[in-house]
Amino acid sequence: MSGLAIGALAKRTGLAPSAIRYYEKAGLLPKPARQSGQRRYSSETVGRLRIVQLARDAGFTISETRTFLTGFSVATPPAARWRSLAEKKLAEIETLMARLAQMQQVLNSSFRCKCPRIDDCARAITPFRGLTT
Amino acid sequence: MSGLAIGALAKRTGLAPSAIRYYEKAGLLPKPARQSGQRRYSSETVGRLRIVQLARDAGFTISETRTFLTGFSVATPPAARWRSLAEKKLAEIETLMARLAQMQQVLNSSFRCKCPRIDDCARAITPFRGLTT
DNA sequence: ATACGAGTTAAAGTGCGCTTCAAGTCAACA
DNA sequence: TGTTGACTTGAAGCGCACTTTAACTCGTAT
Repeated sequence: MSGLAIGALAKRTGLAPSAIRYYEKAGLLPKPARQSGQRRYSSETVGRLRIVQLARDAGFTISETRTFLTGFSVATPPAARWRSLAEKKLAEIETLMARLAQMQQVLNSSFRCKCPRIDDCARAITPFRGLTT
Repeated sequence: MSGLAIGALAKRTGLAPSAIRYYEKAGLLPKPARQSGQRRYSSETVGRLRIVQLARDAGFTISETRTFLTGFSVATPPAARWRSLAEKKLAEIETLMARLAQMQQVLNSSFRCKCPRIDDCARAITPFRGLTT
């Protein structure tokens, strides 16, 4: 009666129960109430897990996600600390985007490539490396 | 006299010798000639390793990179097979880009967010999930 | 009473992409 | 001759993000 069991939460979020327990251990989720030993979650947890999924999908590590989350949850948010964190992450995201854009170029240009041997392409591709490093 | 030793190849490519051996085992590099037991590489290998690095940097797995490479190196390239691979990867890249864009939104909107509790933000974020799935 | 389904735990296993280690071989140089 | 230094091998280790396993406890339905 008092909240979601782990299985129900798992279904609502699409996560495995084991993953939810793992997130708890990792400090991404507060320790939930217990009913005769079993975890009971409030529906708010669904929202929190959505953020976790979003961060995960975007390539955040668990520990980055933790900082992300606790950066938010501090009672009187030290806005500056959180800000710089977000800025740092935004910069990382831009780098990643640039890499992806580069890869798109490589893949797209490969459609036009008629080289019979890969090594000729290697030479064609090489110039891009400067951007990557 | 007849080719690069593994250490020399490592220096030219910036890869560790162990990584080069690993790539060989993984089928990304043809088995090189040997001189009294030691691997000897032609300078062409440098180009091939550049492609491997590029693919790696762009997030290709080893086995994707292998397909990528063998897709190229077939004498009469089965262009269609290669094409579909590249298209599949391009689609993956677009998905990833969308996720990153989403994450940027989350981070940017967090600058404006005054929520004392994360779960209110969770609700703000939720609508984005539709794009991600 | 007992069997079932869902939950609990700690610990070990998985897959990726390497690196590190231990023990050995080899050519060259003093 | 012996001692570097670069190479060889298979096997084990690592960090991440989980999953799987084994042995156990619940509340409920039959």
